[in-house]
Amino acid sequence: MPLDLPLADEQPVERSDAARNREALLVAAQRLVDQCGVDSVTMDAVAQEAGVGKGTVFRRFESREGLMAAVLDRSETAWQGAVIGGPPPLGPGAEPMERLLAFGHTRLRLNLTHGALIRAADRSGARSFAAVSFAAMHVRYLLTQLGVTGDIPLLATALMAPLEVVILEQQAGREHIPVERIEAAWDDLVRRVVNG
Amino acid sequence: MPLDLPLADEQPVERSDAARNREALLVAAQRLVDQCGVDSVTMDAVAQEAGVGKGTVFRRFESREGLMAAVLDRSETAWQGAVIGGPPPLGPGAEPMERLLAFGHTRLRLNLTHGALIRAADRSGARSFAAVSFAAMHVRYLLTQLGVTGDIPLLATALMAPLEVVILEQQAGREHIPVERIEAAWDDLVRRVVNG
DNA sequence: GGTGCAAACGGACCGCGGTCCGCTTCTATT
DNA sequence: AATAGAAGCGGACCGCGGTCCGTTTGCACC
Repeated sequence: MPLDLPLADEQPVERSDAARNREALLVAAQRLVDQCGVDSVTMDAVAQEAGVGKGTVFRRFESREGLMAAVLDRSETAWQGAVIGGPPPLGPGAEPMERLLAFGHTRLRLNLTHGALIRAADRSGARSFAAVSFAAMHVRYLLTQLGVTGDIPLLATALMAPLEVVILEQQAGREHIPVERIEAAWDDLVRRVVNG
Repeated sequence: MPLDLPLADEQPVERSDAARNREALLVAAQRLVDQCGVDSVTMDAVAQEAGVGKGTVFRRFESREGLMAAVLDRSETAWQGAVIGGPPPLGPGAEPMERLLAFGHTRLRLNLTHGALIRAADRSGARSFAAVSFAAMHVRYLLTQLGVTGDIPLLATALMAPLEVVILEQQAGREHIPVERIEAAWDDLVRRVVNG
């Protein structure tokens, strides 16, 4: 009678070898990324480094995009933690405007640092639902706190759009605009939107 | 004495067969794109459709990205013409604010319509210098006309960022936000930035 | 320990973008 | 018309992401 106990939140439970491989793959991928740069990491290389077959990599992570997203998740989670419960001005405790500016600055730097990884984790152009919506929620919340009226969700998007990797790499990379100036311009944008 | 005449603007002049092939390839690519959608157009297919070898495609257009950019160029050029010399409110003759709003609306629709093509023409994330800078120049010009003060180039970027394909496809596609609402939100953003 | 079977594994295989290089064609010059 | 050599051509070939399927492994129950 192979009956699984009818626990409410039935999630299939990963087999032990599967879990071991997942971890090995993440470690391998992380190492290769650090070593050779995102763009020259191949799926075969990751598989070999982890000592598993290529099929296993795709079974675990669906696609290259998925694997990179998993690697990215580490730092992204840390940042989200800092936003939710870290020290001010990014975390709670500071004035909403201060928090919003801190949000922008840290997000900007992060997107610039992890640009290649983010792009690799997000080839389709649509950032993973979770990642995007977390930031969106936060900005909406802060805008509300600031007493902004209007279409808050779309205003939030408008504020975050200039922080997208595509834009930042155009500015910092192609046009050689210093980061401080980009930050300052974003601050200005925020003030105009909030006060306007 | 194989001396080329020392004309000032010496550009090598394309050989006749090369020119013929370029045209054939563009036509073939255009047809295949219209027929099957950008994403399922392969370089081999384009080569075959145009009746040339694969190598020729890459010789002419460098890469898939380059070919798609060339295809895209047709409609893009038309739009640029309308901005520079078309009828108001998009073209000259209307008030700057009116022109700016018209700019945003047409750009928004265009980016939504040609989203797949634009993404294919621009895999790297950095839109071709020419395309981006034309729009940027125009917005900067209008902002100046409107008497906006501050970091005009970066304010212009901030206004155009929410019109990027990545953002629009997230909103219209994943979040099912109606285009009219996106337009309205952009108008609001513009007013805040201009008045703020 | 044995047994049944779902889950996981791995590597051969495929299609596509992109390169390479020996062969062909155009054109300038006589 | 003949000629030379640069420009163009084409298709075999490569590496990578992704799939498929026959084989192996872990686990629950006996």
